[in-house]
Amino acid sequence: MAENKKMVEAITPINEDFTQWYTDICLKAELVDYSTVKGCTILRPYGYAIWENITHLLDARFKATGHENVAMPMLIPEGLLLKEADHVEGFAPECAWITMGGAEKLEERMCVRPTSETLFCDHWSHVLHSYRELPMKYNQWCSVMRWEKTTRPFLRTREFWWQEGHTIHETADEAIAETEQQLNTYADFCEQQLNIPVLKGQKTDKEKFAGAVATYTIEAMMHDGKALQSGTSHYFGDGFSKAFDVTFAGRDNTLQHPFQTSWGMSTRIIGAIIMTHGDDEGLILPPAIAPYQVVIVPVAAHKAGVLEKAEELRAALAEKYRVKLDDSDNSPGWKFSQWEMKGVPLRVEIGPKDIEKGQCVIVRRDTREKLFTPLETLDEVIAQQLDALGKNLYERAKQNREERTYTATAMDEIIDISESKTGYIKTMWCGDLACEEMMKEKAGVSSRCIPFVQEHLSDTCPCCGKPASKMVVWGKAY
RNA sequence: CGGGGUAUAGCGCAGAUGGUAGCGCGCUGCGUUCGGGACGCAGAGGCCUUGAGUUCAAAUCUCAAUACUCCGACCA
Repeated sequence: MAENKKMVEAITPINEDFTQWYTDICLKAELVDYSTVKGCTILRPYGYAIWENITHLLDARFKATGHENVAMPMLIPEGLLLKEADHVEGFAPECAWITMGGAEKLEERMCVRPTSETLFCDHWSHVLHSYRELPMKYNQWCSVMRWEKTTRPFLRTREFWWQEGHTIHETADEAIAETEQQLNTYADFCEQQLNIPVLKGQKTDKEKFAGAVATYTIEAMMHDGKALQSGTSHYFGDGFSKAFDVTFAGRDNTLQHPFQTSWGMSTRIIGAIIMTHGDDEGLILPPAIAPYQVVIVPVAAHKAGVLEKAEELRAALAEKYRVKLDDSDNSPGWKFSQWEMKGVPLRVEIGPKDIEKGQCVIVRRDTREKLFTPLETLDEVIAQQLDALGKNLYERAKQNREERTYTATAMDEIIDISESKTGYIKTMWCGDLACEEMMKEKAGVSSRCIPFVQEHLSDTCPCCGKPASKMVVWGKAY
């Protein structure tokens, strides 16, 4: 009977307690497990498979735009880190330090990389000679460590996996163009492949990366209206290259400093996928990165011919899609719930009745709509439905963002919105740090970005009343 | 790092007033089932987070530590 069915692995309803829902999904969809190492989580096979798909897609994009992969040491001697003042100030508080080598105390302690700008600069100072060698466009896939105080799967762990791109260029214009190009790469990847709409813009000075001249960001809005910075791209000018004495002989044979960029996307993006698309049944994965795009569930698998037919379908579909045939002993109902929890975009059910009729049932994860599909057209219907599902995820997320985006021109209006709703608040801003801090104090929101696409909402800053020409998007962030 | 909460089997929990452990799920085996989280029978599984106290006796009381978790601050 339904009422005494043990709802194994049931998750917290999304609208009851969003953070608990999120944690439930991370654990019950078997993406991560907590580690006995404080502050660290383990990426389990299913979670890692998502990250692998992300890395493959991004890596191909980076290579297509002329970037090369490298591997740097994971340790940074303190002396290197100290060379760029703003950078140290930003990162030193969250560095993990190595002070012993075996039984010997080190002459100079080393930190586990929190990011690798300093290592790249040090390397470039050795290998760069001439403008002919520029640009150098490097990327590395690695993990980094930041001594965070609290742990949330994907969103905040001491060690996390990412890629960090680092480039140097002959001119500032080229470096700025690189920064923009990479931000656009992230934005396009999010929108086209993760089906997450993003807002592109520039970070305020308060929010920008330690040591950067300018930081650009893509901001995504989660189901609950909070923002998540999903990718970032920095322009450094020649600050680091001066600090690290990176020089080259220019076209006019004078010694010059190159202009630098860096950009990164991390496993945090998996948190964005979960919190943007998931629902009460669990995860919903964008087809482009789902470990399995299709799961085949045989019904009455013990009956003659069913498993064979299911395997036949699997083999045929596997030529084009990532497919899983679940031939375990669990009941069909259990499998339905399990794979919904894990967010597989499409489920194909095949049983004796279907085989008789030469059809199967396709069930969409996002709408749970059932489509009785003749086997001859299965391939094209799957392609069509995967595509439609991705588009639907994007549209749903976009609609949520639109519904949760508010405009305000006065402080009391801002406070009223921030107390009653969660989402983006668009306002004008005079550019003063004091007003940005006041927004945090009075309304509890931080600036997410100064969007590239600007609107003129009013003439004055709602905080101080002085003339304001920039529009800023504010919000609560993960 | 500040404020709350939690710590007993793999997971979720029960274990008033102290007497050294139990339930559900899961797991293993066999059988019956199979179109939305199946069922029967038989099993395996616990230094009650750690360390000090109080006591004849501590999962239970006291103190401390550690970890996890939620809410802030900080970050990708």
